[in-house]
Amino acid sequence: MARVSKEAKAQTHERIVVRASRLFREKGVEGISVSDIMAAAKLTHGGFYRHFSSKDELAAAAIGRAIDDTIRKLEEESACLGAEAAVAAYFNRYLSAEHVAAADRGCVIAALASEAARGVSPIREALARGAERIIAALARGISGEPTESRRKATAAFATLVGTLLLARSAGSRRAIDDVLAAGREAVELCVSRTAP
Amino acid sequence: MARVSKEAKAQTHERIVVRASRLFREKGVEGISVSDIMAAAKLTHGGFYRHFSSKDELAAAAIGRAIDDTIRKLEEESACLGAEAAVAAYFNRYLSAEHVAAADRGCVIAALASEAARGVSPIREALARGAERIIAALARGISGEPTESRRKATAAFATLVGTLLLARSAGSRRAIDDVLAAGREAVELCVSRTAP
DNA sequence: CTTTATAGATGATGAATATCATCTATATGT
DNA sequence: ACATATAGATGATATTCATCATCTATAAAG
Repeated sequence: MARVSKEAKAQTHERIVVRASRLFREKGVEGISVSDIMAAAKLTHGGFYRHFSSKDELAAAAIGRAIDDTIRKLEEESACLGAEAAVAAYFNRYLSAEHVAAADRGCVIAALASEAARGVSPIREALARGAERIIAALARGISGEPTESRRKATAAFATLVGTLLLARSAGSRRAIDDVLAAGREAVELCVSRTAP
Repeated sequence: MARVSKEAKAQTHERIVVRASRLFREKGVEGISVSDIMAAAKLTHGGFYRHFSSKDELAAAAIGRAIDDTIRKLEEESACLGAEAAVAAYFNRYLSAEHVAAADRGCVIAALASEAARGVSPIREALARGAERIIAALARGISGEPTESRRKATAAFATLVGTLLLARSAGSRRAIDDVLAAGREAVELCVSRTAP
């Protein structure tokens, strides 16, 4: 149990980030310990600081990774379905019952937003950059001149995040569906106004 | 330093809830300790369990209290300005730079949403009930037949929450203003469609 | 006035948990 | 092959925190 090859280290690093990315979304950054994350990556806690200088730094990396995944999927779909259809598919996935239930696989902004709204930290900055990137990616699939499509994308994304959070806190299946339905309508309005 | 009158106890209780309500919104439920809350209420930690059976129970009470304050203000304005104007004022206050900056005085749903989206707890339930109450109150100031105005209120509130969270995580003053502006437009759309 | 129940203070307790120190086996550079 | 730098394991350490036990002064009940 000791020194491993360069690729092995890279794989380990990757495994830690991927597991952390899921666990943070599921339990919150404060809701999961470094030990538990390392255990989930099949390691003991001691090696952690060979990979990251602090838990916050890992959190920032994990957030970045979750955002990367989101953007990649959006761009893949964009390449094969076209930008508008990709954005529509993103909206549908975002406001689905599955997304409400599977926070660990879902939007990291929604998962950590209120936790990260407080104070300055690598976490807040990583989330801000992430939101920025998602909005820019969405804007590419929304009609209007640049400033306008950007504003629409911002509004739509805010509506998505708020709707998801409201749905997650709702108690019954029925309440969840109502919130999601209202959110879907609102998002549609955000992007469709002043159509081409 | 010991047994106090009934009114004194009630005042103490009140003081704890009010301080907690602010501190939880500012730092998150996990971000502030029972001791610190009691200290803020000018008490030591020991007496806490004479008032609440757990930290979660206090959190639920504090959330309920924050919601009460919101609803009261909305209804007061409704009584003197009319329901529609009160809702408009609520929107403006919600999407103001002041609200972005003063989380401890602001919307408790936005402050605790992602923290509470996980698992079942008194906290999640209190937030769900709170959102329900705010949406119902807003609906009264939004046009349309009941089902429709309720749907509009739900969409508008989701948009408010998402916009505020995005604005709070944004870094620069400029970015905050952009997000708020986009949110204001979107909220307007949510409620104005199919006007009377 | 006497008794008793209790609000709040003081001070454990035990569980987490972030981070550091040290050890060791081995991959890498020579 | 040899030396050495290091990934990861083991095991502190020092905090922090929710909750409980106990004490005491006093409000309320009789």
